[in-house]
Amino acid sequence: MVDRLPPVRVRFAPSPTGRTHLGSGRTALYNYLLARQTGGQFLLRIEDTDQKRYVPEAEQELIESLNWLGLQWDEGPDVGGPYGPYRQSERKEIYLEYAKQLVEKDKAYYCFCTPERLARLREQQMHNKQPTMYDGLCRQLTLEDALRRVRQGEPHVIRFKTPKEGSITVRDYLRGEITVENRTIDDYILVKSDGWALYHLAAMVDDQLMRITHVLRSSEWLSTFPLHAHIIRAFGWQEPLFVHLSVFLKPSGKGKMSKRESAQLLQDGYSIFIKDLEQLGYLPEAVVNWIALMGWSYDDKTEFFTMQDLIEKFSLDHLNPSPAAINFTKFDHFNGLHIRHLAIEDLAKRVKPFFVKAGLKVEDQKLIQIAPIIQERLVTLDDAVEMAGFFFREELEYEPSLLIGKNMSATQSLKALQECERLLSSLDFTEKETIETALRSLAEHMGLKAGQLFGILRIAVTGQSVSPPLIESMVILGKATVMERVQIALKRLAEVVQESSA
RNA sequence: GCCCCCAUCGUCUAGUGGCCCAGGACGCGGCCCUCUCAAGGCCGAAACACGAGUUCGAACCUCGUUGGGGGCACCA
Repeated sequence: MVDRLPPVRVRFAPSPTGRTHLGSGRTALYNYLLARQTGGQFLLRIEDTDQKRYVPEAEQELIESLNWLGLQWDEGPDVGGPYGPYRQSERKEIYLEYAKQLVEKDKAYYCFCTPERLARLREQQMHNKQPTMYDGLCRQLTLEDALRRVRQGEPHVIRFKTPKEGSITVRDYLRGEITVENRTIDDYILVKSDGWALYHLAAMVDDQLMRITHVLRSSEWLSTFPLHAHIIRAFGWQEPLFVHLSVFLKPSGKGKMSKRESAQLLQDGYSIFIKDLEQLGYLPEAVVNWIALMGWSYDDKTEFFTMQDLIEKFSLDHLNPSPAAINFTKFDHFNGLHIRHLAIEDLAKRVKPFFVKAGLKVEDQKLIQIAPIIQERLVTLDDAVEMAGFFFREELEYEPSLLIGKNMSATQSLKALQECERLLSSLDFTEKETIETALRSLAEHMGLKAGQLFGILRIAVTGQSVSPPLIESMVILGKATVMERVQIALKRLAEVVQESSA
């Protein structure tokens, strides 16, 4: 058992600009776990201050993804809460207010430099191999002058007045103290000329106003962390605990996943987008288990975790700061593991949509019977169709020559199948043992290995060379269907024999 | 180029100075089980990036090197 923290207030604060991927899912998950473990609150905050990049579908997908994973938030744009609104686009005035406070405190200043001048400046600095930073031209302006120009309607932004001397030490929970020279920190823009705040200001203000105690966010924020600390301290606020989570790398471990690579991945039946995973036959339980373990571990052996396990066992202390390569093979393993842990009725229910999607008419009653014999054979839920589609197909399509048994001639095989037909027609199909015993002794009488006989029958009954256990399958299928299929197979095999002798 | 972070099997990781000639998992190879395929069981190959130091003792501490990653927008 881990040492419990007092109730935390944590948040997941995505910006709806693209698809929700595994990395976001993990950040949300860790926040969620911490909240549930400590009896605190998990908030969802939509960071949509950049209307140029806003993608309406993105927010919908985000919500669906989180819901699918089972991460419910206690406060958020849809459910409300005492510290709303939870959508930054509805908080524009709040940020502006706080930005002005910083100006009054001489911690920020108005800047009238045009984007063109800034671009030129940057270019020059790059050319001279200097760090690319604002040169502080407007920093010298008196507040009086600046205010006058603002009143005259001159386009302007508000920049943070980063100290030019000394250094700042910040503390990341995983990495300890990080000290940075102030002169390497830019005078970042806090408020754009259109009046919208940038992340650096908005997020700090919101975290403060929403009483956030722990910030678990992506480590891509690590480089601006010192700036964030400066902003918080400029206001004189208490800092939340910052935890910067490692990034996810592509399977090769060489950098982040690109758009192109994501598309390629889908060809192989994988995706880094949470919303795709359901259709690909993955369980949310498996996704949660898998991503939880990328950057966090419990001990030196336990790997199977349910959400409840994670809530109990998650701990900030076992987080790993180094980047992790995404390993889809391991994902498959976890999916199989969680499929095998499903109750039969549950498995049947989850597998059903995949049959339906394949255009098969399924009966729930039969699905319940099938579930146990396919359960340990599935990697993804959609494998069920390939494995057990024959239960629901009217007609089986297969290459007739497959009906020839291993190391047998077509004629021999035909003879064997004829014997099977005769035997089977005399049997009662309620007990699996009856059929199995009979078939095995038939094989023995004919001087065949059980595998040879079963192989022929397997094709006849399922149309597949790989199937769930044959006898069980036949019992579920029922005598009538089995006999019908054997007779069809008999006819097909007879043709093969004829052709080969002709 | 500048700033920051990271560094244990191919991959995810355990390890917080002696329990480690380094443990688990995936994957890989072999064997067992077996009506096919799986699942399961057993066995095996496989790592402390490198170099200095500190220490009686270093995967663990310090410094450097190298490698990798992230950031350098009126994006988040």
